Amino acid sequence: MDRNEISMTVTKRLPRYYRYLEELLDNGVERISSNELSVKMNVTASQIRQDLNNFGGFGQQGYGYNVEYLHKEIAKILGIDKTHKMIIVGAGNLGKAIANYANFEKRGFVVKGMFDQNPELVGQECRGAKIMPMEEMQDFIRDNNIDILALTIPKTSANQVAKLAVDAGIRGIWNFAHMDLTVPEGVVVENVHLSESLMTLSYNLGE
Amino acid sequence: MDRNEISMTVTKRLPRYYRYLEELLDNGVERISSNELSVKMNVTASQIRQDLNNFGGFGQQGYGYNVEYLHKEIAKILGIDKTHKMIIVGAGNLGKAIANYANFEKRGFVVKGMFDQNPELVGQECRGAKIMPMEEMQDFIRDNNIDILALTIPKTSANQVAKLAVDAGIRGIWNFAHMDLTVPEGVVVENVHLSESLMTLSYNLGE
DNA sequence: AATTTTTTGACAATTCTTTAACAAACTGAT
DNA sequence: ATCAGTTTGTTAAAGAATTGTCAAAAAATT
Repeated sequence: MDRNEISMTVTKRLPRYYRYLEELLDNGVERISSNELSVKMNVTASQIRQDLNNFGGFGQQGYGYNVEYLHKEIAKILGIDKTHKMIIVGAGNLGKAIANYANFEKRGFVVKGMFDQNPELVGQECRGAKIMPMEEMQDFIRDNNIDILALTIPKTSANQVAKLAVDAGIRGIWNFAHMDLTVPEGVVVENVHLSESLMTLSYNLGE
Repeated sequence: MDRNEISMTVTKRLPRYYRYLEELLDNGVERISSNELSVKMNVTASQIRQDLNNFGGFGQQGYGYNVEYLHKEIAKILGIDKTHKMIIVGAGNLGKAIANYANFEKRGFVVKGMFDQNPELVGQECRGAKIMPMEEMQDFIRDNNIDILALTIPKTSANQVAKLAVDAGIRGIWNFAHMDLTVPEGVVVENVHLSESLMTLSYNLGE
């Protein structure tokens, strides 16, 4: 099946499958049926089988799914079998939190550098990533073949920075700014809108 | 319409409406039609009208929607017209980032305290919120009528802390730990799984 | 005051998603 | 080797969500 025809509802679930498979792998579980997994994950077995079959037949009748194999295959589908080079723009607490989270590296996301307009932060280091002035961003992207921009700055300058980054070759933006970015066709934006998430929590707290 | 019958697909969109209305309000826009808004937000006008009508008829034929009124009504629906008291457990960079983000307060989310097991952090302050030792969490929740727990600690102890907090009276958990929490019926969990979000970005970067 | 234009709220039609069901294929025990 | 028991991949049915349409209502214009 063509990747473009696979719906977002399905693809959004893949990382969660990956997480559960990793846990099984860590616990030394060799095989698992869609039914067992469905109980653990609190979804229907049918959905699991349907989802996975969008990408190919990874299981075997009477046996189930081989955990290690499926884990590896989902990694390939997600593109985390390869290394992604990332920069973080905005070296505040949020930017630092991302830089310091070691597990991203395990998944192939390597922070190559950080940028901030605050001169006091420039020169500092965060888990091996130097904090540089904004003016150097574009050259750094070009010289180091950076794929992904993590954008952890206030919304006022987010679009402007995004534009510069895209012009320099960035293909994916992980956007923490509280706004929707405007980017050219072909550039991928993944939003993390924390305030919206918190409002959803508030809504669900109900009357 | 009964709030429980409104689907999550709809409720998840409310905060985004709220954000756009706020922007309009800031720009002094008095009224807006579903059609104009649909262009700005890149959704169909039909969806906007349908979504809003789940909660009541806020518009008027021939006029559209009054921005200020609708903004206020959505705030009520989201429950952000009232104050929510929050604590943050985990005073690392992520916890600090949340504590320092001033706009949450504007939406009625007030950070009353922070907790961490690291004795070096205890005693520090973050935008008026003291960092306290974990042992004091339960009493603090009870004494201060805390609604919401923001959980920014590693997954190893997340469930354990969540249980203690729920026992002390917490009703909503904003979960940043990279795992699914197990909580009793009636407790609301809103997940922010950053690593899954990053994997989604990676997937969408494609081949 | 009458007429045209705008725009909602509701409903119907369509599209998308999820769940159920089952034949075919494999495992594992005998 | 055979046979009972599992479990997948696939197809069909059911259920949700989204979009299109239009009468009715209000605003704006003449």
